[in-house]
Amino acid sequence: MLMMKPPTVRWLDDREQAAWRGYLHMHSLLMAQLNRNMLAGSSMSESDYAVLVSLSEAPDSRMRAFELARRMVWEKSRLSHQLTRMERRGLIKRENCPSDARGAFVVLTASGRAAIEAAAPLHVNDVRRHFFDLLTSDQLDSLAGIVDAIVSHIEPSCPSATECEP
Amino acid sequence: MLMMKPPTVRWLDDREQAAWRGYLHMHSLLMAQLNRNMLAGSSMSESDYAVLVSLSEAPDSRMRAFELARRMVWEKSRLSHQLTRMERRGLIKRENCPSDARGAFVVLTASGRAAIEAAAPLHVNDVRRHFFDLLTSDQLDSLAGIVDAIVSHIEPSCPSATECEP
DNA sequence: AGAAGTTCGTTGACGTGTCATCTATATCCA
DNA sequence: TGGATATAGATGACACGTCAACGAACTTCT
Repeated sequence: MLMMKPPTVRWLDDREQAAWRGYLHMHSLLMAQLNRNMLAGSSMSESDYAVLVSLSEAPDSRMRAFELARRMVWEKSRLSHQLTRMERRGLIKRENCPSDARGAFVVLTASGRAAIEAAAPLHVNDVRRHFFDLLTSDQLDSLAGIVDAIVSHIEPSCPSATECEP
Repeated sequence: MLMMKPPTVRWLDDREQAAWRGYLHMHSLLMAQLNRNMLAGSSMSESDYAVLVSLSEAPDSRMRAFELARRMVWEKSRLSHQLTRMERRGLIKRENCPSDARGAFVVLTASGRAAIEAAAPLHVNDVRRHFFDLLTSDQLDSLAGIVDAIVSHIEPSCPSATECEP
């Protein structure tokens, strides 16, 4: 055997193991639920929704593709595929960027705007029902702390996240 | 339009919105990181790993497919596809069930066991590095509470299917 | 026994995500 | 100026997940 095992492995104790598995379990249940309801209520996926939200918040309902990808922490190819599908359904359209000939603007169409405006209240209610309504204010604070700890650890070393120090 | 908008939508306030987006952001960063490392270290996906973990913990390293699906909260078709791919790579094999002719046992192969034993320490260290090492004991407790609140709300009402309105 | 319904597992179609690769343009620097 | 390099985005191949439909075997009820 050429490969050494790492000399020290601190296995997860019961509490940690339960927490980790619980967390994964929670996430998959929660997302499955939200996705199902979103799909049932508006024939949109969470991904569609996320793109439409970002676009609808942008000035002029338009954004450069790379900017969109950076905001959502998506691979550019993932975004490209997603945009192709959404364009086919008329939710967004692409336009050339005059100042950078490589670039593309992604623009919300009227029907895209209608779609998100119809979906948003349902989705927000759903997030409330399955998430915020179930948590105390303390839990919410604590969650924010957890998120911050994890994100600020991974983010700096991640190439495509927000701002990265060289 | 036939559909009424919900009469009352309590939009998310800033704190809630930040918490929700932060949570989604954290999860995608974390999983991307773990997945990348897992794939780099052992040419396995998280799904492969999850299946192998369950199997390796089962008596005789074998389990009925439906039992596996139930444990992991996977659709049976998802499991079936996954098993097909894993069988092709020699990580598991399927065997007939003598007591129920419809059924199938999923069995860990020697090479499947070798794969998980090689991957586990790396993975555990990774989960530690990017998760547990960053959290205080209080945060861990709090997380457990959050998980419990969410899971126990979704779990009983929706076993695996459609919308569940009161 | 036999019709009706249930459960186990597979399959095919299709939407989605990742990786490697390709193009065209932009930028940097000798 | 021009060659190296970086960046924007698209694409094709393939892994993955979901849904609907299916066959086959088990269960239940009369």
